Amino acid sequence: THQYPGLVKELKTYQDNLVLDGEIVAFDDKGRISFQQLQARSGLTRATDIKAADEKIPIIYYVFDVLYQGDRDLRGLPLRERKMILQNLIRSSDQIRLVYNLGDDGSVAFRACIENDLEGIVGKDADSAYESGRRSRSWLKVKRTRTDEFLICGWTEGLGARRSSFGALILGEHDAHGGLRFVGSVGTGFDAKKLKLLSSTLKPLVTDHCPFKSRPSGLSRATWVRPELVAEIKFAERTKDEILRAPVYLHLRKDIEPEDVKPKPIVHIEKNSEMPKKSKRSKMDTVPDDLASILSALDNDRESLTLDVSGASIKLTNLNKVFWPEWQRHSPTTKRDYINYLVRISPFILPHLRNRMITLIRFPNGIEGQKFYQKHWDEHLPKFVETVRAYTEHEKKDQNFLLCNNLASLIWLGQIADLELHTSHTRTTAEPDAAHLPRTFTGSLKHIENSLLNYPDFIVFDLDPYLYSGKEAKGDEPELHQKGFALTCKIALYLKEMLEQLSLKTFVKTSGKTGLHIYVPIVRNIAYEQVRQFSQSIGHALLESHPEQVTMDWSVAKRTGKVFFDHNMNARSKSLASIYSPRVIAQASVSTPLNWSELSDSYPADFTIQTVPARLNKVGDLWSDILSNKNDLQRFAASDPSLSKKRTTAKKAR
DNA sequence: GAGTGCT
DNA sequence: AGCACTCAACGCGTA
DNA sequence: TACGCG
Ligand SMILES: [Mn+2]
Ligand SMILES: [Mn+2]
Repeated sequence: THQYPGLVKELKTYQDNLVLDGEIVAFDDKGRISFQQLQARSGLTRATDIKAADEKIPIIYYVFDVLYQGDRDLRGLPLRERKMILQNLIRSSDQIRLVYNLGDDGSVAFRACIENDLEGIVGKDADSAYESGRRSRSWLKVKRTRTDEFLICGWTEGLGARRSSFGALILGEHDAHGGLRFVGSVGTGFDAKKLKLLSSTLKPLVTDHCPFKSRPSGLSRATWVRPELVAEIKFAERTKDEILRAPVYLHLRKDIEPEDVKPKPIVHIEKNSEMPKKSKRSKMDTVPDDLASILSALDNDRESLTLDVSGASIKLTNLNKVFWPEWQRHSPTTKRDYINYLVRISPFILPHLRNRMITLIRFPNGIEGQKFYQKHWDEHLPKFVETVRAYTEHEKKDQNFLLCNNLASLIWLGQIADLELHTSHTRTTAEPDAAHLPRTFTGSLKHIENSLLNYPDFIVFDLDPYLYSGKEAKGDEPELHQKGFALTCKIALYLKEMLEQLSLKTFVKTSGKTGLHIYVPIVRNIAYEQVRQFSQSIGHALLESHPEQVTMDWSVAKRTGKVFFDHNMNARSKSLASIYSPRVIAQASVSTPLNWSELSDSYPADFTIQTVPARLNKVGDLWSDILSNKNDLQRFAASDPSLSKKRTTAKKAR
C-alpha cells in the first residue's frame, strides 16, 4: 500500500476495518486502461518518486468484493449479499469505484467489453461464497483473445535480423499421461530486448534430448532445452490437432511452476473471437518476424493456405499458379516462389519502401495476362496495410495511397499478384532532413505542391538503351541484349564521372529490364521542378559530349541506336521500379544494386528471383546507407540563388 | 484478385 | 457454391 | 485539348 499514499489516505477515512478485494488500474493519455502506466508506479521505492507519481499518474481502485467488515467474516455469504453490503459501504470517488454487476447476460457483457476495447469479463456465480487462495470454479474468466501459459521446449534457428538469437520458440504442455505434447512454435511478439534476454536465459538449459514423445515435424533446425521456463502466449484458437493458431509471445511467467502447465478448460467464444494482436504501442514493423517459420509454413504444395505473420492472418490463394512461365534456362516461377522471394528479401527491401507511396502493377494471371496499375485502395484493407491520404489532381479528391511498411503488407502484395513494385522518390515522413516541410497532403494541389510530397529524396537518372535486337515485334520496346546493356554501362560511367566532378555521391542498380538506374540522394530542400531541371542540365551536358550515343528525344523513333536519358522521371507522379523489385520479363529478373566496379561484368538477367536472395545474404544491401549520404544541391545555388536557371547548372555540370 | 449481386 | 460482372494511375511534354 | 510517353 505504500505505493499509493493518496489511496491509503482516503481508505483510512473509513470507520470499519475492512478487507476488500479489487484491482488498481492506471490509464494512458487516451483514457484506456494501461498496464504500462501502472508499472511505472509499482516499481518505485523512494518516497519522493512515489509522491511525484501519485500526482502524475492517477489510479483508480476498483473494488469488487468484501471479505471482512470489522470482525465479521463475510466470505460464507453468497456473492449477491456481499455485493449489497459493498454497495452500502463504498463511497465512490475519484480514486475508489465499485465494480458494478453487468447483468446476467454474459454475451451482452462480452459485447460491451469488445466495444470498449477491454481485455475480457469475469462471470461469477451470484450464489457462491468467497473462496480464498485458489482459482474458484464459480468465477469464470472470459478473455477476448486467448492467452495461456506454455513450456518453452526449444527454439528454431533464425534468419536475417534474428540470426543471432532465434527464429521461434518451440512450445509444449503436459498431457494427461505425464508426457509433454508439442503445441506449436511462436515467432512473433519479441522486441530486441526480449530476444536477447530469452536467448541468454535459454542457453544454460540446452539439451540434446527432444522433450516430446514424438518429434514435431515441419520445424526448421531445432535446439532443445529442458522445459523449465513458462511463457504466456496469446493465440487465436487451437486447431483440430490442438496446435496454437497465430500465437504471439507475451512474457515469461516466473510465478508458475512448470509442472502446472497443462490444458485448461476452454470457454468457446464462437462469433466474437478475435485474432491476437500485439500491444497497441509496439508497431508491427519494429519487431522482426521469424522468417524461417513463415517460409516453412509456405513450403508445401497446397493451393491455398493462411499464413500467420506478426499476429495477423493472410489468406493466400492459387499458390501453384505460374506467374513467370519457364523460359530458356529459367524454370517457371509460381506465386508460391514469388511470395517465398518476397519473404526472403524482406529485411533488405522494407527499409527502402518505408513511407513511400507505391505503384502496383498487378498481373493476376501471370506476366502473359492482363495487367493493371493501382495506387490507391477504396475498399476494406487488411489492418496491417498502412495508407496515406492525399489529394489527387486526376480525380479532384483525396484518396488512400498504399504504403508497404511491414512484412505482412509485402506478402499481401504477393497475394494480390503485384508483380512489380514501383516507389515514389518522396517519402511521407520528414526525418532526417525535411522537418521544415508541411505534411498536409489532402484537400488541394497547392497543399501537395507545398508539402513533403514535392521534395524528392533523390535525383534519379533513368538510362534506357534503344538498341533493338531485331527480334522485337513491331511497336515493342527493345528487348534485353548484350550490346544495348554494354552501351548503357558506358554512358552510366560517363555520367558517374560527371556527377563526381560535382562531388555528388552516386548509387547504381539494374532496372531489372534493359537499363540502369543511377540515384543521387539529395537533401530535401529542392522541389521537383528544379530537380528535373538540374537533371535536364546534366543530360544536356552528357548529350553534348556524346551526341552519337545519348538521346533525350521525346519521340521514340528518334531514339534508335542510342541510350535514352529520361530527365522527366524526376516528377511527382513518376515512380521507378524499386530496388529488389522483380520485373515483368521472361527472365524474372530483379532490380539489383551493384558496386560500380561490378558493372563491367554484370548482366541484368543474372539477377533473378531465383538468384538474388543468395546474393543478398552474401553481399548484403549495397544501398543500405543511401539516405545517410545526401548531397546538398543548395550549394550550387550559393553564387546564383536561382538554381532553376539551367544555363548556370549546365555550365557547372560541364 | 476482390467484392457484389444473382441464381 | 458458382457465375457474371466490375474495378483497379498519372502528370508532363508536345503538337 | 488530345495524345504520346514511361
Ligand atoms: Mn525509362
Ligand atoms: Mn528505365
